[in-house]
Amino acid sequence: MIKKEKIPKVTIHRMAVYLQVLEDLDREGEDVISSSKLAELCGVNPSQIRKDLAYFGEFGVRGVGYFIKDLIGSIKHFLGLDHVWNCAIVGIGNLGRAILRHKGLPYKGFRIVGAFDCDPFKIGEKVGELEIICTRRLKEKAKELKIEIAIITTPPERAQRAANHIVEAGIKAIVNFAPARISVPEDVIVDYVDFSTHLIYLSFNLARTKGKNI
Amino acid sequence: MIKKEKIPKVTIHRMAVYLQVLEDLDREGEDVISSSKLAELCGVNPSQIRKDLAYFGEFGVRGVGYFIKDLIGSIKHFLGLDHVWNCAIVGIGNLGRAILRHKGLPYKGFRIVGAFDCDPFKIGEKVGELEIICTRRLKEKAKELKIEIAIITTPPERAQRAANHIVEAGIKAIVNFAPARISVPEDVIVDYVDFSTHLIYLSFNLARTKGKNI
DNA sequence: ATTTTCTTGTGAATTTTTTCTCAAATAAAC
DNA sequence: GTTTATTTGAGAAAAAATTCACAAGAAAAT
Repeated sequence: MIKKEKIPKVTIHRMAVYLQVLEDLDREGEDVISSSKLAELCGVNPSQIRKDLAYFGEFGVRGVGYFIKDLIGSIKHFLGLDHVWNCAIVGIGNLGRAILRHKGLPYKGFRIVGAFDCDPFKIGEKVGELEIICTRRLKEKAKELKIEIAIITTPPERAQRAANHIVEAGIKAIVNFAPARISVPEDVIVDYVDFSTHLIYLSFNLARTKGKNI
Repeated sequence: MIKKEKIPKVTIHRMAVYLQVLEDLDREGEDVISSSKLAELCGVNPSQIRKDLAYFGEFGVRGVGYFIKDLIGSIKHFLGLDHVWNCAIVGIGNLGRAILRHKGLPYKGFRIVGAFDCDPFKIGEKVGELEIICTRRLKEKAKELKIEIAIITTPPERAQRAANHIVEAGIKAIVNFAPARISVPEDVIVDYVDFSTHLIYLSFNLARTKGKNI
């Protein structure tokens, strides 16, 4: 169904936004939407939406628009969200705990099945349903719990060590929240999330409009 | 110093990454670095780094490279990070608390000076140094505390209301962690952070390599 | 039935971003 | 002092992403 063509990363990120907005519309009882209305709600150009969708197939009806429920189903399918992904969190600090307690993720198809930390004082402690396990046991537990995605929430200086354990455990996908670059083999996908980066973007824009650094 | 030319958002995000890596190098005692070595550490192309820096001026020495301490100073300056930004968190749930307790932000120039929530049971509660204040008092408190950046960490259905309070308080920059689009006047900058989006990116790639949806 | 009004999907045009290439500048080696 | 090694900065070229423009299909109106 999906073309062999390389799909840009920004397209995937926008798909996630479209999905979010479509699910809201569905909850509000809407049935059909045009690319221009959806574009307005998402803050993008209508042909952007049509081009993005075209990477995956044809989902609309000319003169009508897109049937919301169908489109949600299609998008979920080609994003791999009609499957529950087992995730592990490595590094149980403030952020790790917040993600563990976050109720939205399981609904979206991401189930956190393991909580790992290397601090001996934390091992054995319960966080919600899960007991914190030593990071050294990640390899063994990854098989048992069928972990497919790892989330790094360690301090920056421990991110690389966490990544090494994850790679050794055969996990092929990482979201890294630690403010540090990590190096992993080519077949492991890493996506970085760093909120100071987003604050910096605002800082730059504020400084600029205030004329502080021109 | 900065050219009038529009600077791409991706450039700013990459600058934040360069800064992170440069600060690591500085801590390790390095003095000078070439664009190619820095590029390798950041996982980008060397001319990308030179082009990115060229938006802001000339910082290197031909045949030598970049003096790390100087470059850090320059980048911090033009990103507006030689200034402490006062931030407010709106929505004190798990994520809000994790950000409040996060030690890295003050060091990076972002000081959280206000914690707001609309839940009457939370108001008055202490989180670290701060007392949770009713979101309705944001306008009054924004002036008093000189709040310049607001961080939304409410549930999605309350994000727009939070944004309205923020806009009314005259704050011009928002980081929105809630998985919902918000609409604000043109002169207010919004940056979205949604980690389910990042998990979805991994989901797509994993599903693809596993051949689940082709 | 025919016309009008929508709205998609897609090739073409445009814009933006990235990468290549190389002259100019610097330092080290001889 | 001259040659050789580097490495930046920037113009040119290439690649990628976005937007435009319109034919084709569908429904509503006449």
